[in-house]
Amino acid sequence: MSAAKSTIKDVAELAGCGIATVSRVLNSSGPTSVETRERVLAAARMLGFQFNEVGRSLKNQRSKTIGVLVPSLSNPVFADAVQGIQQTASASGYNVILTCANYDEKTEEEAVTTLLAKQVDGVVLTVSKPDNSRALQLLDDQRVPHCLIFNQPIEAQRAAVGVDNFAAASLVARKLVELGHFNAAFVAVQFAQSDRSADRYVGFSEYYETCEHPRPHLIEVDYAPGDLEIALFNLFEKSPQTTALFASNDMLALGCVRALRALGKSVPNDISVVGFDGIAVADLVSPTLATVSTPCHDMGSKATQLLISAFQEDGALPTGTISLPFEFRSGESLGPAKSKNADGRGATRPSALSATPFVTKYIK
Amino acid sequence: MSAAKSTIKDVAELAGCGIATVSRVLNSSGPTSVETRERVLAAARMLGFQFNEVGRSLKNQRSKTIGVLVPSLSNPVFADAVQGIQQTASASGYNVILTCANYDEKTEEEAVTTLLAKQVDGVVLTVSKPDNSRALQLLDDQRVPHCLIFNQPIEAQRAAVGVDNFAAASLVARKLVELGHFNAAFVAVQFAQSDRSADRYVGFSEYYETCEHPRPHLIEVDYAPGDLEIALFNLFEKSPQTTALFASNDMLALGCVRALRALGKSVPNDISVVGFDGIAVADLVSPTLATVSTPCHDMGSKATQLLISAFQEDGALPTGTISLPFEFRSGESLGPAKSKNADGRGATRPSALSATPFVTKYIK
DNA sequence: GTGAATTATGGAAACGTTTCCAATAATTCC
DNA sequence: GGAATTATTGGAAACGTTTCCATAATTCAC
Repeated sequence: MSAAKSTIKDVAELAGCGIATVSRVLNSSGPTSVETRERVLAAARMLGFQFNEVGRSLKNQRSKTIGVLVPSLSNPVFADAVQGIQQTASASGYNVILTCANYDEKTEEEAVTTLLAKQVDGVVLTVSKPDNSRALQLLDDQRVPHCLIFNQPIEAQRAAVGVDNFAAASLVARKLVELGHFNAAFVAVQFAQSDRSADRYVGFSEYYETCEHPRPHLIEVDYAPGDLEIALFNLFEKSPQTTALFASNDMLALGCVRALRALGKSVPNDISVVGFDGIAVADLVSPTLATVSTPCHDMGSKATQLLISAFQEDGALPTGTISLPFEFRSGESLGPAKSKNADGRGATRPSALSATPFVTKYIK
Repeated sequence: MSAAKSTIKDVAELAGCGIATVSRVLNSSGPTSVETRERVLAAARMLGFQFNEVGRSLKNQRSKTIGVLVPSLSNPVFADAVQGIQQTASASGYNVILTCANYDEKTEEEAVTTLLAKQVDGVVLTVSKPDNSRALQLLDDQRVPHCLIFNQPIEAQRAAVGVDNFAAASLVARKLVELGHFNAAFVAVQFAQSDRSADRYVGFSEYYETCEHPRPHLIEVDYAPGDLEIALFNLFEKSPQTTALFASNDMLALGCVRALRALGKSVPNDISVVGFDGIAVADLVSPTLATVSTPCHDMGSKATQLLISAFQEDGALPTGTISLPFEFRSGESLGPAKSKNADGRGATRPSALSATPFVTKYIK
């Protein structure tokens, strides 16, 4: 039936009417006699007519497209969120243009620029530095509705949906302390690149301080293979009383479990490990990984809903962060602290600790 | 500096020239005096002018946009491929519209329809049934260049890039047999949904048959939790001599390792497990997972390159499948078969085997 | 049967571009 | 100095749509 692309003009010609009429029929926007209506419909069907959305966008001044900017898709957390965005958008007749910035601010800015050039109706994004982002500035300037995900901007002017990283990390700390882990460490990759890691570290360490336990070490590692093992080895040299690790994400947590094994430590008998994010594999590996499961999919979904309802006239984006619920998921990587750790408690803080890079600047 | 969107017309006005001149300057398409050139450039900078790509697309009849259709982003394999597509596209000034079909043919068709409506210049996609796909038919009808990834269509007319699943599975079989695993099983999820699983099963079992070992069982499981354990339990009831499992993807392989533990079997001492895909976590878990690592990222990348070079005039898509190299990656989940299995070898095939759903229809 | 109200219809402008083409200005040549 | 050539330039059409507006056709009330 259909061959190449046909336009509204072709349909009009075949139906023997004007293009205005075709538009009215196909959009049900305006009066049409039932008779012409049928002729138009028949003609459209015969030609396999589909609207050219580019022409439509130009005229309507809205593209029915949502721009998405995430750091990467390798991290399942973002992949899930994007999936949520895509589904929700698609359910409302919107398409998604996907861009990735690889944690690079310059790239973020460029990506937003091209999204704007494509006339996206709104943007869902995660940026490196939500409180000082050229990309966000661009969106503001052009008055394009946008909603952050994962990020928790401090200036609460901006729409955002995420989880309360502070509270979640605090909960992890509580769970650990309840099990007798008074000496813990926080392990992060690219700590400087991620405002989320920072929030988690603060929530984690503040809980420990409140309980008057030693503040957890902050261990920052590269993705370089072997780096993690060395870092952990050093940790145990300096703080042999450490009984628990809290990793800033699940992949890293898995890496920790593996590195600990390599160092001759048993998980969870010698050391417990807790991750963050709640990716699917956490339940598939052995030991299963204790983690905080976060609703990544829903985050994307929710942000998209907000955006779309803001598109309806008189709709406005809520200002401020919406926090979605998280859930602590225990797992085999988490056990009670060994009794000897009771000794560790209250031990004078070793002087070597000062060599460990505490990030006081992030403390609220 | 910039406020709201400005158009080429605004620039022309400010620069005191016609819009045609502005277009020529900004696109370097046509002669301009150095003097007006500067005036235009200054005006554009002052207004923060950015092209409206919708207007451009309409006039140029190409959108600088590539459509992408994958089953899902939850599978890291597809996430990686999409990332490859996105990067490569972006490097050539193309954007990516992402759609997901959740393995549903109807959704695939709809997705392609909307991609076509958006006037994408080309499509990179993975479909459920590449040899009988309404979605692909649509692309053919409209003469939109497209390239399959992961799929290996039988009718070799279509551009596609993937790995040779048959050969890869055959290699796995060889490795297993070399280690003395003469009785193996193939475990798949959604076997019917994935042409890739089928190819792998065939490659796997043909190798065994060639060596005159018993044909591996085919075990098809749901995602339902517990299902895997039951299926494996049944397998060992029927075929206690089984010493190796080949899972159709890594996530499933991890699930197998876990289920085997639950059944009291040790990996790899009692049973070896090999996965497929080579996802990142395979190296992070313990035991590390033996797997076939496939270049998902490159697949996306390559497909996109093909597409983009086909866009240049006189460029045409290569017809047929391009196979990218894969690599067998050994891991701790794979060990030599226990000696008792030597007995298993050559044992008469138990009659109970007939109850196992061999998929003879897929045999080439 | 006439005027008024109602209904259906198509022409044309507009959205932001690119590009053909004609027109103007600048240069060269003899 | 005038004609021929060349270098710049802007008007206008076109891409595929939507929608305003005016027209034409129908219906209605009297």
